[in-house]
Order: sequence, then structure tokens, then C-alpha cells
Amino acid sequence: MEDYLEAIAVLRGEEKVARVNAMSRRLGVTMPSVSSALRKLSGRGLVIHEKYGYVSLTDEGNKLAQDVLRRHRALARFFCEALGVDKRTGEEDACRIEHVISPVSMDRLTKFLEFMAACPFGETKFPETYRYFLEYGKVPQECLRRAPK
Amino acid sequence: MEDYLEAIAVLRGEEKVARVNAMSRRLGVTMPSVSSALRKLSGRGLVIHEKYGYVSLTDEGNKLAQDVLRRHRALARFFCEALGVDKRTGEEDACRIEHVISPVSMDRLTKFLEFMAACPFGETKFPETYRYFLEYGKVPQECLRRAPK
DNA sequence: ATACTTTGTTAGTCTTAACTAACCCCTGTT
DNA sequence: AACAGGGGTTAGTTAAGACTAACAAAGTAT
Repeated sequence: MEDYLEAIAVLRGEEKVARVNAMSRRLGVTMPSVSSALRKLSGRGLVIHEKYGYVSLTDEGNKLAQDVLRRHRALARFFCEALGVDKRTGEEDACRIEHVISPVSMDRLTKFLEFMAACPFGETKFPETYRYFLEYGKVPQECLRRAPK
Repeated sequence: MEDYLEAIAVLRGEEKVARVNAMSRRLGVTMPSVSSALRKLSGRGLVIHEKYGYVSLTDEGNKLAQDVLRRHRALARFFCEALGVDKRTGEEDACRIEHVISPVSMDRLTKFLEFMAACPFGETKFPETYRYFLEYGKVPQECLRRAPK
């Protein structure tokens, strides 16, 4: 269900309005699936959906959607920017993991991204040395020189 | 289903044999759920299970189980050792994520762990400076000194 | 040997979330 | 004004995967 909320939020951002058809294409499910999901979600007071009309979020639904989006973006950034996974795959993994990761781990992952950005070493060297490692299977010389144990 | 394979492999490692009852306790499901899963899995040629007897894995089932275990262990290490998540939560997240993460991202995560272990800087400073960041919300002085931009 | 307890199984139900098929609503065209 | 076609809905099915209740087998103790 989180996927549906997320899709509504994204579509409203991208195209001003969310429609059943657009949602079904974006999520890769059929329109009846969207219809039935929307019925459930509006039953829980998370979306507003008058028949044959546009779909929007209640305040509560929007809060949930933004939360999912926040998780999604952090995960995608982690996979793509930190680990060097291709954008497509990183997005897909974010999509699946955003629903199952615990708040604690999510918090730590977010902090890891902040750390990467905040630590000058991390910022300038972390992804790079890691990329080198990925490419050549060993740590770069400079890394060995820096801390020769 | 992967959870069931994993449980069999672990139980056989820990207690020599896997029984329905032990599996149900370990997985937090009822015995009928285990029974039904085993029927399905032996239908797919992944487990061997004579009625009222022990449960074991075929070669193919074992290969799958080991693969899940490999993912599980890497994820748990990542959360606990790299991100500093508590053991319990890290295990739980590993349990859920192991089923949905892509091979590509899994590979990169594994390589990240190797990188951490291989890079002297990473080994001696990465988790530590990150822990400092977690605790105090800023990077340690030494980190700033090292690369004053 | 018989009765009790633990372990497993079977049968049947529920929930969730997807699907197809078939039928509505709306709008633009002619 | 009729109607074609795309967007939307409803009804009914299916497949997983869990559950409870009730029964069956095995193991243990008297």
C-alpha cells in the first residue's frame, strides 16, 4: 500500500494530478488493482478519490507518503552514490527495501550518508577509494601509505 | 520460502537435525505452516522430508539455502558492524532484506565489507569515525585536520 | 501394555493483493 | 445527437501464506 501512496505523491509532483491510469502504469499493476487499493486507502482516511476523478492525499496520507519517499531517496542515494550501483537497480532496490527496513537501520543509513557528506575524508576519498577497490580489487596505494599499520 | 530453507540449513548446523517443531519456533509460525511449506518445497525438489521424520535439503536446496545465508550474513554484518545497529535489529533487517535485494546491490554491499576490511584507513578509522559522528553529530577533529580542504 | 504427552499432519478458513472479463462514465468527433 | 474509445469500476477468480481445530503417529512413563 505504501507504494500507492508514494506513487500519488510523486505523480502530483510531476504532473500536478494523479490519475488511476497513470498510477497503474507507474506501478506496473492493472487499473482494477489501483481502484481496489484506493478504496482501501480512502477507507483508512489516507487518500481522497471521488469516482472517475483525480486522486489526492489527506494530510495524514501525505505525511506517510513523504516518509516513504524520504526512505526511498536515502536508500537510492546509498546504493547509487555510496555503493556505485547503477541508477535503475538502485531505484528498484530502494523500492523494495523501503517497505521492510526498520526505523533504526534507516536512521543509521541516513546518518551514514550525512557522515559521508560531512567528513572531508569521507567526502573526498570514500566513494573514490571504494570505486578503485571495485575496479581493481585492491585498495589504492595512497590508502596503504596513509596508514601503514 | 527462502526462510524455510535457511532455517533448515541453520538448524542442521546447530543441532544436527531439523524438525518441524524447531522450525516453527525459529520462524515464529505454526507447525501447519511449516508442514505446508515443506510439502511445497519437496514438490520443487528442494527438501527431503519423510512424514513424521527429519527434514533435510537436496543438493539444489542446499545451494539455495547457502546463498540466502551468505546474503543474510553480509547484510547483518553491514548493519551491525558498519552502521552500528544493534544485533537484534540488524538480524531482523537482514532477514527481510535478504529476500528482496538485487544480486547487483548484494555484490556491491559485499565488496563494501571487503573494502572496509582491506583498506587500512577504512579498517582503523571508518567504523570509529562514523561512531563518533553518531555520538556527537559531527566528524572528529582528526578527520577535519587530515583533509582541511 | 496402556495411557499420556509431544510432535506432525490434514482439512478448512481468512487475508492480501494481484488478475481477467465485463460493464459504466465521459469526452471529442463527426 | 449518436457513438467510438479511453479511463474507471465492479464482480469474480486465483495464488500465497498464514491461521485454528481436530485428528494421527511416536515416544515415554507407569
